[in-house]
Amino acid sequence: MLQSKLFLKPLRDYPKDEETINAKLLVRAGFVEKLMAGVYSYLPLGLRVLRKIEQVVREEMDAVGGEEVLMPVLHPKANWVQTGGWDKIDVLFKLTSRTEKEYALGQSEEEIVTPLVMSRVHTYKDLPRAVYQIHWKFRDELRSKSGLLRGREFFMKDMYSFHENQEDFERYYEVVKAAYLKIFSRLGLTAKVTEASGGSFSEKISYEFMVLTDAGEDDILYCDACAFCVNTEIAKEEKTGAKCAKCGKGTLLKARASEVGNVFDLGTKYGKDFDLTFIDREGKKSYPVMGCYGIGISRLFGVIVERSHDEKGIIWPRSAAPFLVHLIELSGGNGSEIYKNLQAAGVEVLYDERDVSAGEKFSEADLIGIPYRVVVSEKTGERVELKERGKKESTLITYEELLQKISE
RNA sequence: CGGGCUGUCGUAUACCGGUAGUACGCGUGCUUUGGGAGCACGUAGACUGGGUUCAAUUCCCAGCAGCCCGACCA
Repeated sequence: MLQSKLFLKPLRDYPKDEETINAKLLVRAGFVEKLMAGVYSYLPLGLRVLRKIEQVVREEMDAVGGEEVLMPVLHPKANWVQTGGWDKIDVLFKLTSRTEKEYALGQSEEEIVTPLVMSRVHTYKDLPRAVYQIHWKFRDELRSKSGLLRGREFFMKDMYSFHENQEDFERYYEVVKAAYLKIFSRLGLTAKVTEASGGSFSEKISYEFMVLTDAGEDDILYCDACAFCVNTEIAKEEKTGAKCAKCGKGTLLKARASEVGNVFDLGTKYGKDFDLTFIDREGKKSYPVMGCYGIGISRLFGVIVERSHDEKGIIWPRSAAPFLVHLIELSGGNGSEIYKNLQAAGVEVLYDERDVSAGEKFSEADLIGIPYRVVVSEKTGERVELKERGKKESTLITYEELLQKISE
């Protein structure tokens, strides 16, 4: 992509109405633009990042047998009345049409996916099933904050699994938990798994995937030696500084974190609410055991920025970067050939061919945070200068060496 | 939803009860070109509604909007 065509370009200053790092950097660098509190437009650069994160999540969901679907955001009131959510869930956005019909905007999708999947499930042979979607969610938060970390409208992957019994659910639960850790790791994040309360509809314990960041909204206690981690909401005996009861070696530390994913054991609640059954191995009617698995894609977007930046701007991991290479042409250099060749080689490249000062190009490149910066100028001659974002040193190399280097 | 703070060119800001200033951006021209260039000229602004006042962008009230703290948060 030519940088001169990027009409939603970086700003000179930080926005005055943003406080958190992710929002300041993302607005200034031209990834997102705020429409209102907790609601952002994704600009060309931001949409690329969103798609990258989405794709990592999609690949891992496909790998555990998830089938992707796309369900409506506009829901009939009846489904929500059926499960009790219409009255109990206070973050549910409710709308009234001009004919006085009432609707809900999806804040989660059990009310829709349960009848959908069970319409094709007749016997235990049709199970297990897992379907997921990557779509917008709406929650009427009293206070929206922290940029992309807590929006009233946000992009989320939500998967729902259906099983013939608890054992099969628990088997799959572990499979998905492992896939989740892989997703966060691919995105350059270290996620801790905590036990948390199951929310208003479930007595069961759920698991939350937390990434340490001061911009988060949860407090967790974790062991510095083993994997033990718990949300302070449900921590009872454990105290900061105490010895870890699980491994006996480590010390418990308290930290601020942001929840980037969760998994819930839904039990048979939704099957019962809709009275949808299948014929089990004994030939009897049975309710499916369900699981629900969420990952906040837009929140991950913000969390990556919170975790990976310096005083000059964002530092994208290549798995989430809008482009792999930022090609910068300075006076006396010609990047058009390299641009064409890189594109032909399938490399995603942003080409800065604008007629602006070198300093401005460098500053914007640091701000945007593309992993590899490649400069061509009078000085580089037949070669190119490669610098990795986040590293100080640069090297003069040939085009062939460049291709080699960036494909590592 | 309770509390606090804030609304001034596109952006970031300054001053002020009586002509609203600066920087950046943007436009034109020339000079520049390896870390947000220089000069010249030009462009563009007081959230909305009431009130006080001879006069309100400024003071007061309300509304709207944003941020922060709290509560809330499948």
